[in-house]
Amino acid sequence: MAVDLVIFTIIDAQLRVLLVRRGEAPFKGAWALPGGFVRVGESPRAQGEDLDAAARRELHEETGLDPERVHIEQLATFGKAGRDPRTRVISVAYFALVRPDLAPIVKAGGDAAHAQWFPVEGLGELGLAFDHGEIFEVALARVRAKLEYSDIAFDLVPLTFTIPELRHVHAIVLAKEMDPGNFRRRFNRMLEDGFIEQAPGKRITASKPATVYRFKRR
Amino acid sequence: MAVDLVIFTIIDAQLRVLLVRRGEAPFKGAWALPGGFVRVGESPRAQGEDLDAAARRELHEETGLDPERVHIEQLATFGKAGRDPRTRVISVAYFALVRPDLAPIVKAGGDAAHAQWFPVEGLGELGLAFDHGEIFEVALARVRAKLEYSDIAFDLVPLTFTIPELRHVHAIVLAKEMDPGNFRRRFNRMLEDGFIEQAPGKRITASKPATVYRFKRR
DNA sequence: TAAATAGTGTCTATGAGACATTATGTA
DNA sequence: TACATAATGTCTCATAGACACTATTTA
Repeated sequence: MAVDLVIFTIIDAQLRVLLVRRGEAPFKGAWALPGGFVRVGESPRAQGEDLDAAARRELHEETGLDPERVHIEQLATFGKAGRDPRTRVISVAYFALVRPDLAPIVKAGGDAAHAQWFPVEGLGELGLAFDHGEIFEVALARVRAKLEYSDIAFDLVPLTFTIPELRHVHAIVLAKEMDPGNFRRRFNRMLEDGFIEQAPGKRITASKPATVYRFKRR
Repeated sequence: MAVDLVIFTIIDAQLRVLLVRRGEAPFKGAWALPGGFVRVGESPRAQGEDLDAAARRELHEETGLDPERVHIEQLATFGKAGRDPRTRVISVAYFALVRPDLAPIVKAGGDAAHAQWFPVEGLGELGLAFDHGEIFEVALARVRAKLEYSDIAFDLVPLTFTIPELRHVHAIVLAKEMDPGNFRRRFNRMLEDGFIEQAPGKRITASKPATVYRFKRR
């Protein structure tokens, strides 16, 4: 019983996923999703950790990040026989979204040769260990779908942000440009609905400064 | 490692879920979702059955239905410590949709006292065993959500159906009346898109007969 | 002929997409 | 002043909701 994590962030205007290099067989030397086994206990009293807790623990172990500051969500469970050549392993996959201002901490803290942020483009040809390529594909599709109808874009942006910055997140994740005017219209509806509020100050850019906002509830 | 099934059908114009009465402790005498343990093997060669295969096997064992003729889909995995008081059990939940013309077979084949179709209304107050109440709630929410943007309505209707019949399925599942004209408009778009085709004959009713259709691809 | 229900048409509001235009800062 | 980009406005089209109306069958 394992958990695997598909951890996304945005670095250099690219959507990226954290991968770790395997140090042992099988798939020694290949890149894989971070993950590990769930701590389970057989006795009625000590049954071990919750699945969600295991996912948050792995997130912390691999990135050093505080799980409270990262969006983490169950994705699906992968349990084909033979997916791990050693023995039967059923893996509950989670996806996580790390705000880009927190991503550098990961690189500084971890072993750069061991863990690395890979752009999602071309990641399919990397030949991930186990069935991790498939898990990644499912995660990417889920994140893209949820971006359209949920709040998760705010988990890929610093605590304060401008409308153009949020629009870039959409463009990067969906790999498709968004119309500035139409995006602003949708954003203004969220503003009216009270999901967002204006933050003090202006974001200084190369030209006209932009209004700064922050996500309200949470 | 277990699988649990939330099996839906429509009987007497009500959305219903198949529950089984537990014959053993814990929760002896309580109603529970059908399910069972996944057959796992430790050896690299014989690792046991796939998760999806386990779900289909359980479906067949509990209902006698051919899994090929039933929509079945992974829902989520429930793994809180203590959810089974005996020992640690992690359960991968699936939901299934049984066409109403197949549902009577289930009742005829099984032990009526052991397995029963319960209307979803008031099922929360039934006090299901384990965390099955929670699993049911998640499944119901998922089915309702998918009804709006996917094909699953066709899995809750006989192979041929009329527009009013399909509309009733929506009304029953969502517990909300649909406007006949507006529903027909959406239906006609699917017809133009080639998802549906007309079937021979007419459905005889108490008044004007209705045109019969069938779902195309699969 | 009355009742019931299948099936059609219309009006309005909302949101998406495409795109033109204005406003306001920096270099 | 030139340039970049934030911010606003407009036109069109697709769809949803509400609802009035017509068509066709049975009792």
